[in-house]
Amino acid sequence: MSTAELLKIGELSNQTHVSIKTIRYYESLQLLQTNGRTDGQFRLFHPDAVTRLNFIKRLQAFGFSLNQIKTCLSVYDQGDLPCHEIQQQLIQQVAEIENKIKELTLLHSELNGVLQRWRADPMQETGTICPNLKI
Amino acid sequence: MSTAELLKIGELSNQTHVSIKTIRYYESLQLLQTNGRTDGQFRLFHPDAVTRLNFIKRLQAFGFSLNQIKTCLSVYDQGDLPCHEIQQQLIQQVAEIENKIKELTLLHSELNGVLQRWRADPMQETGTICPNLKI
DNA sequence: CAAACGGTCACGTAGCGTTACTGTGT
DNA sequence: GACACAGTAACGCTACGTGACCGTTT
Repeated sequence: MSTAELLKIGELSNQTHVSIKTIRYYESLQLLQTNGRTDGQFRLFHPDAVTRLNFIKRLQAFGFSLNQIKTCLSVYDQGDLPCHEIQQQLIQQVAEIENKIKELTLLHSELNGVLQRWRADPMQETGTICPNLKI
Repeated sequence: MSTAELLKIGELSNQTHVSIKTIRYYESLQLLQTNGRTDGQFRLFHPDAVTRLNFIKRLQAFGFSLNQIKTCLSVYDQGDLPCHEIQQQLIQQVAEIENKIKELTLLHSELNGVLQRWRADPMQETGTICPNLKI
């Protein structure tokens, strides 16, 4: 493993389509580690960081929070496969998505109901802000 | 209109079930106005503030942002009925909810697919964080 | 003395925008 | 040395509050 393999933040950004800002932010959250710095204090990353960022993006697309992702990466960093952890989070995620869909569906029909009863020009009533909402 | 009608923040909070902190926050956003202060600098609110907070809560339950609500209240404060404004925002809101439901439904089936293909004990592969995700 | 009120700061999510400064390469 | 470009740290901003802390009024 030669030093020539190491990536500067801009190179890592290009290879992963993750912005420099975001990479630095992830480093501050300890989702990502640098592999030292150049003489001029530029961060250097091991090429594995590309895989790591792709992993983060994948779990984010699943709706995982950075904290959940950090938990999964911690398991991996202890030398274990994070598969079980990820599976558990996925199961929970599916349940949460089902709940959100239910909530949104309910809200959707409520809003449609309100809109269908909407009157364009109601009489102004004192002490009421919007007569259509009776408030 | 006597001064005796005016409400202190705690009374307003009790009547609306909106926390004191939140009321102060809304005042700072100019969603709500005080009607002067006591000699000891305690905020005083007109009883109409109760209606106003109920209105805010109702629109929030519809999924409106405080900024959207502020726009509606501005119309009202200029002496017009905010019904048209609210209707337009509602129509937009319904469209956004439909989009979110679509996205969540898609995500839901993707996650279910991933979970169905999940293998409890995959072989550890070098350069891969989670073999089940092939990353 | 205690409850209610006041103000200010900081936190949480997941970053983006901006400034001001320094380092790198030609 | 001059110049453009790339990197650095540090601050503020987004939305919607909540919690902590400490001082003042009733």
